[in-house]
Amino acid sequence: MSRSYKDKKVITIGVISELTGLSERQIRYYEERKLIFPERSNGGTRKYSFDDVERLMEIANKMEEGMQTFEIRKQEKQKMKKEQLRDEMIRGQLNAAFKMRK
Amino acid sequence: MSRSYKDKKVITIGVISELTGLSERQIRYYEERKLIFPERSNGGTRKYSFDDVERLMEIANKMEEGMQTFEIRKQEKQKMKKEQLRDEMIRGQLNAAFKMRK
DNA sequence: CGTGTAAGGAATTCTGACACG
DNA sequence: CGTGTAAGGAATTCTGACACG
Repeated sequence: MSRSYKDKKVITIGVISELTGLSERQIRYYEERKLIFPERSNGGTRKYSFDDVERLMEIANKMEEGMQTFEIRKQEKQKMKKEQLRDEMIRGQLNAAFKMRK
Repeated sequence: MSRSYKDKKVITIGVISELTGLSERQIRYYEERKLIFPERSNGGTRKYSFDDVERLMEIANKMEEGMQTFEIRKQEKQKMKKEQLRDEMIRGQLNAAFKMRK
């Protein structure tokens, strides 16, 4: 419920550019490098979410620090893997606890 | 902080139309009747918030019930007045309580 | 590699008006 | 009153390419 807004892809690239301070060129390029994943309207115009705004801000910071796009992408992957592992562990422990009760 | 997204005017009329199911014509008309207040880009395109989406849904419901735009506007005004009064009362009581303590 | 830019075209939005009821 | 629609123009976005470094 509270995520419904942050995740909804409804914002146009011009507005995203204003919100993030990045050029449209940069934003499209980060998509090409698989750092960001906008949806498309029927006509083909890109649509972003507030979550994407936040992600772009992080990307911008890392770029300023001299990081390269592929490094950022790798870092993201690592983070996702860790989160997945953590979730699996939690699920596993819940499962074990559940079995013990019967 | 949690309002920062709902209030931000970033959505284009086409998307608003999709989200609400209303035609662009209807959305512009409700603005003309002072029921909704989008911002504008430099170029003049309207920009709406998620809050506006919710407001438009309510308007749509009332229209379906046969209510007229001026009635809806009047109702809104009443609601705002009530809320204002309530806030003033709370503030007044807080003030009174505060004075008593000194 | 990351970004700017000019180019041409397509999608999107805008306004004012006419129509219907 | 509330909404659809065709009309013409302007703002917005899109892609592929060249440039620089």
